[in-house]
Amino acid sequence: MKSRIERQALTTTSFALLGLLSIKPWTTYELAGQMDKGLGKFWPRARSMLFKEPQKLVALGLAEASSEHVGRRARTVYTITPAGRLRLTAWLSTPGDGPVLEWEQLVKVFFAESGSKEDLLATLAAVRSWSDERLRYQRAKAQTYLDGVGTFPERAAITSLTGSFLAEFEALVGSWATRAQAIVETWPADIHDAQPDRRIIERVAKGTPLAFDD
Amino acid sequence: MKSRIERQALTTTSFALLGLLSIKPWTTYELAGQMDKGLGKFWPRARSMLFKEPQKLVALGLAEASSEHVGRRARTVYTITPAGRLRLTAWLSTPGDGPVLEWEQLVKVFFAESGSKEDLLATLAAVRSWSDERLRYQRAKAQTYLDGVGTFPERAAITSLTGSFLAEFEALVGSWATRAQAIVETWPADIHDAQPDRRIIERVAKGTPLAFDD
DNA sequence: GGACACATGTAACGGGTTACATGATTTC
DNA sequence: GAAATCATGTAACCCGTTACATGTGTCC
Repeated sequence: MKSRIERQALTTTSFALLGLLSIKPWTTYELAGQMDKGLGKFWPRARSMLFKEPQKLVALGLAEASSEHVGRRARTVYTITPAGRLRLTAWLSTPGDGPVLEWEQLVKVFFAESGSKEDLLATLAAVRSWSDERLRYQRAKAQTYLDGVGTFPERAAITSLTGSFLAEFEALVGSWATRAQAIVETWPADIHDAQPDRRIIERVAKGTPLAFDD
Repeated sequence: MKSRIERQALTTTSFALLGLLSIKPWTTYELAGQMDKGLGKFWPRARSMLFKEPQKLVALGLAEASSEHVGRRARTVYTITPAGRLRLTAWLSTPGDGPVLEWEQLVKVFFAESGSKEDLLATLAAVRSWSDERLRYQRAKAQTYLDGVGTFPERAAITSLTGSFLAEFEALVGSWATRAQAIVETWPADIHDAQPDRRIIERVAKGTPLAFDD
C-alpha cells in the first residue's frame, strides 16, 4: 500500500516548478519572483503554493532541499535531481491543455444590459489601462534583451516565443477595448435598444483576418 | 449573529449565474448548456458548480427555485427576483479583474529545452488544432445570427462584442502557433543551441503592430 | 532607532473539480 | 428491449487562496 504522498499525482503546477528548477537552483523567494515576471503570466499561482509544492517534489525524489542561513533565519534552496529531469522530459512529450481564459471584465460586458452605458464604458476603459500597463512591462523586458542585460540570454530563443505571444495577446485586449469603446459610444443610453453592428458578425462568420486595423 | 449563508460573499461565479437568470428563467441543465456555448469561454466552471451556486442565490433571496416534473423525476427552474436584479446592476458598476490566462501548452513551450524538438513541434501542432476547432465553432455561431436563427437576437449587439473578442483571440493563438512552428523548424535538434530571432524581440520592444502578417 | 520594504514561511478555509449514481428518451 | 445518449443531481477531496506571523537589511 502506497503512502499518501507517493500516490498524489503531479499537477501542472508541480511541473512548472520542476521546470524552473531545471534551469538553476532557486530559493523559494526567487521562485516567487519568477512567477511574477514570466511564468505567472500564463500559469498564475499564489505565493503560498510555491512553499508547498517543492516539498512534494522532494518527497518524490525529484528535487532536493538544502538549508542556508541568513542571520539566524533559515531559508531553503531547491535543486533538481536527475530523476526530476527525466520526469520533466517525459511530461514534455505528453499533450497539454489549450488556453483557458478567465475574464471577469468580459463577464460584465456580457451582462451590460443590466447596467448603465457609463458602467460599460468604465469597464472598457479599465481594460485599456490593463493592456497599457502590461505592454509597458513587456516592452521594457524585451528592451533588456536588446541591451544585452536580459536575465537568461541563453534562453532567449524560447522566451522570445512565449514573450511575443503575451505581447500580442495584451495588444489584442487593448485594441479590442478601443474598438468596443468606439462602438458603444454610438449606442443609446438604454443598452437594450442598441443595434448590432452587422459587419462585425460578418467578419467573425467569414473568418476574415480580424484585424488590428482602424 | 449572521448565519453562514448570509455571510458568504458572492463570487464572480454567482454573478455569472445571476446574469444568466436576468435574461430568462432556466433549468440547471440549460444553464450548463449556456456555459458550454458562451459564458464558459471566458468564465469556465465545472457543471457541478451550476447545481450548488443557484441554491446560494435562493438562500439570499436573489433568485427563486420552482420544481417541475419530467416523468416522476423532479427538476428545478430558477428565476431572478427584483432584489437579484438590483444586486446584479450594483455589481456591474464596480471594477472587475483583468484577463487571466492559464495555458499548460505554453508552459511546455517555455521549458522546451528539456524535451526534444519533436515534442515542441507536436505541442505547437496541438495548439493549431485547438484554434481551428474553436474558430470553426465561433464562425458557425456567427452564421446563425446572419441567418436570423441566433438564440438571442435581442442581445446581438452585446454578444457580437464578446464573440468577436473570442474569435480574435482564437485566431491569434492559431497564427502565433503557425509562426512559432516556422521558426522552430529552423532550429537545430538540440534546442539549447537555438539562436533567438532578434526581429521578434525588436517588435515586442518597439510595440510595433504585432501582426497577423507573414 | 523608527519606519519601511524585503524575505520566509504557516494555517485554515472554501471554491471548484473529479467521480459516482441514476432516471428519462431515443435509436435501431 | 438493449444500448447509447441526454438529463439531473450528490459527495468527497484537494488545490489554491486569503490571512496571519515574524525575521532582516536599509534608509534617514
